[in-house]
Amino acid sequence: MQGKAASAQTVASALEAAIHDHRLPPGTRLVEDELSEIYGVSRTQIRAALQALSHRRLVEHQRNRGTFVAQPSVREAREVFEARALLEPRTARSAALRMSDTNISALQAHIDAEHAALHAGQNGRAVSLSGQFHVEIARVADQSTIEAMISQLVVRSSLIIALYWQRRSALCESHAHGALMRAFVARDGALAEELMAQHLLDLVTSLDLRNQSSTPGSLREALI
Amino acid sequence: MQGKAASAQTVASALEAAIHDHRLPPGTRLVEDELSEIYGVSRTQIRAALQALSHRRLVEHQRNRGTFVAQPSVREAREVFEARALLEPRTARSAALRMSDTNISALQAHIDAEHAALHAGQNGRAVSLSGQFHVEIARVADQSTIEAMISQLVVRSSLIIALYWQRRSALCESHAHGALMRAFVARDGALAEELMAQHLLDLVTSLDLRNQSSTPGSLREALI
DNA sequence: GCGGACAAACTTGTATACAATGATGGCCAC
DNA sequence: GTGGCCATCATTGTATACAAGTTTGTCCGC
Repeated sequence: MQGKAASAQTVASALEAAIHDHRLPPGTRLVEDELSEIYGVSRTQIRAALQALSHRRLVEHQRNRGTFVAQPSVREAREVFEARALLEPRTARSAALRMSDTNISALQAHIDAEHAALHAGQNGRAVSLSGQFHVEIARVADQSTIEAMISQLVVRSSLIIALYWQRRSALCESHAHGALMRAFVARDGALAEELMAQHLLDLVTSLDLRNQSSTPGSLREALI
Repeated sequence: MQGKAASAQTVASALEAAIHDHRLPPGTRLVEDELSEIYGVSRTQIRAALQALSHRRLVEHQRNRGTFVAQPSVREAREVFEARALLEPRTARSAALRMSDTNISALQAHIDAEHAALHAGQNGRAVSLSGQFHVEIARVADQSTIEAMISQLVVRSSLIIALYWQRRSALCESHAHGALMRAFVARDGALAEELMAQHLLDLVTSLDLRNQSSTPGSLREALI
């Protein structure tokens, strides 16, 4: 329908968005023929898209078995947030120092959209927007390489949240992002760095990362 | 010859090694039919391999034109080393604290191999081994997610070195890695972190990153 | 009824044929 | 001789057909 050209890229983006939004939960099987039918492109394109997602660790490909939405292990979850803890605080600092008024409006719009989604009961969408907020910060910092890394980590974090989120801690997010916004408005790099570091720590502690042997055990766990 | 199974992965690894070793200089065109002949696999596998390398930013794919070994711009070069500066020092600290005697021997063997390659005039191979040293450190730190990121950044750094290295600064590398080893032997995390940070700074300053409009200008530059 | 072997269906793996695109070189008009 | 146009060639893009593997279901012997 749209340009037939970069169809693999289009499919990959659509699938990535669906994963980020929690419309495709971890473990979902992605059958090539079905996707081919759904998106109206040949299996060649679907395979290319799945390969791209596999490189980003968003899906896991099992030879001759199929492709499944990834189920990050507890260990992988910790590692993803450790990586974010190394990358994001300093990036937030750089961003604070380069922040323009236009950037601030855009970020604020993001927060507003996140709240709207949350109040509309679209939790997955809210998580997705909340993650995108972090990517936008990297974009403001004008570091496209780091931005690409953070983008990947953020989507993986979305999978981690889908798996390990404990519901009792509700919407602490909004507070953290609001506080960050104030640091950005004040162009306070040091504060932004510290707030981001704390925000990531809070995120990890809001997860339930006791060893549950995740991937191979999800079935066994579920059935006791 | 070897297992026919994961041939795309095999080809990708072979090409990545060649790029890392400077046997395939930046800008080299990679023709699918040629590679298909060389490795004795079908174009399907070659394309999958090239797609993988493209995701790692080691090659650049131009639609309908072909695939070329990447030529990182000056800007990208700076970004890569900024990312490394965020990831590697703290990783070196963790590694120092987890370092076993076995790890130390393995790292020392790496340094020795690097020296051997250097003295044998295999500069590219030396650069490659020198980069691998950094990856090994991340492995000791037991952070596979960060290790994967550093691995990618290291190979991209190899391309950057191929493009922007100024020969007058010769083998400062060995010194830096030797100093790091001493910090590891002493299990001195703080020192390792500081040495790594300095090492990366030294690396950047040993490059000639004045704006040369890299990618599109290499021809014009060469012919003045 | 239970377990194991076999067969069918479904899904993925791979190669290849063909289409489409872009580069190259020659030709002709001026 | 120079510039633009056209034909040819080399190379990549894409779909599809077929092979190979895995899962599922059935049947039979015990």
